Amino acid sequence: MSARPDRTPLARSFFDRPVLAVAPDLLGRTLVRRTADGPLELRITEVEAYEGEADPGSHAYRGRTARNASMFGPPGHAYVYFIYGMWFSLNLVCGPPGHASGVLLRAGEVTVGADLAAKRRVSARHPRELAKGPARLATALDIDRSLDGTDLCADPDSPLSVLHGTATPPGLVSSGPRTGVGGAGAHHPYRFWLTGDPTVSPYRAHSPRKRPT
DNA sequence: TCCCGGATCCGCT
DNA sequence: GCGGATCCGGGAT
Repeated sequence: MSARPDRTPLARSFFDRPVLAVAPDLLGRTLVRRTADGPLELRITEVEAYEGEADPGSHAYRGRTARNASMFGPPGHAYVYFIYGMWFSLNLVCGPPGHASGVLLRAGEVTVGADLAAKRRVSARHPRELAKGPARLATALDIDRSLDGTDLCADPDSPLSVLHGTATPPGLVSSGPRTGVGGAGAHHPYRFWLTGDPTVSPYRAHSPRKRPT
């Protein structure tokens, strides 16, 4: 931690690539969130790729709607959605433009503003749990639908941006099936994480909920 | 430590 | 009306 990280936002060309190239390349990069209470920074440790309209596991599978419109927009922007009646999750839209592909940020290490994150994540027993899971990550960084469509490449002082960080050597990256995704393509190794990192969320297989009687 | 069910509501069929 | 890219607490092991 002696070297000061690069304060330059990632170039849009970083995101304007196939999602399966972008997703593992995001590991170790820095997500910056600026709130009224102060800045937070997150080192990305776990992601999942969603391959646009051709991917049965993707929100874009059934075409463009009001909710997923951001995924069909330009690369390098945020797609924030509301799920399970109480949580938000953050995606980074990737190229090629119009393919509606994106990377779900599933987990990370809070490196700046851990005190602010802890106030929002009261149930976290340990700093490693602050952003251990997509909804926890969004809660820790105070991310909601108001940030949907935010340009992540514009300015490090914007509400949300992604900065350069140290690129992770491929040998330190693991991959496997996506968490909670069923149906066709459920087995695809579209989930990527930093091998052995304690902030990576536990894998859970897809299991449909039972309906009340 | 694991497993299970409840919470909660929006978008789409 | 139904199911969802989840989380958490409680009870069992």
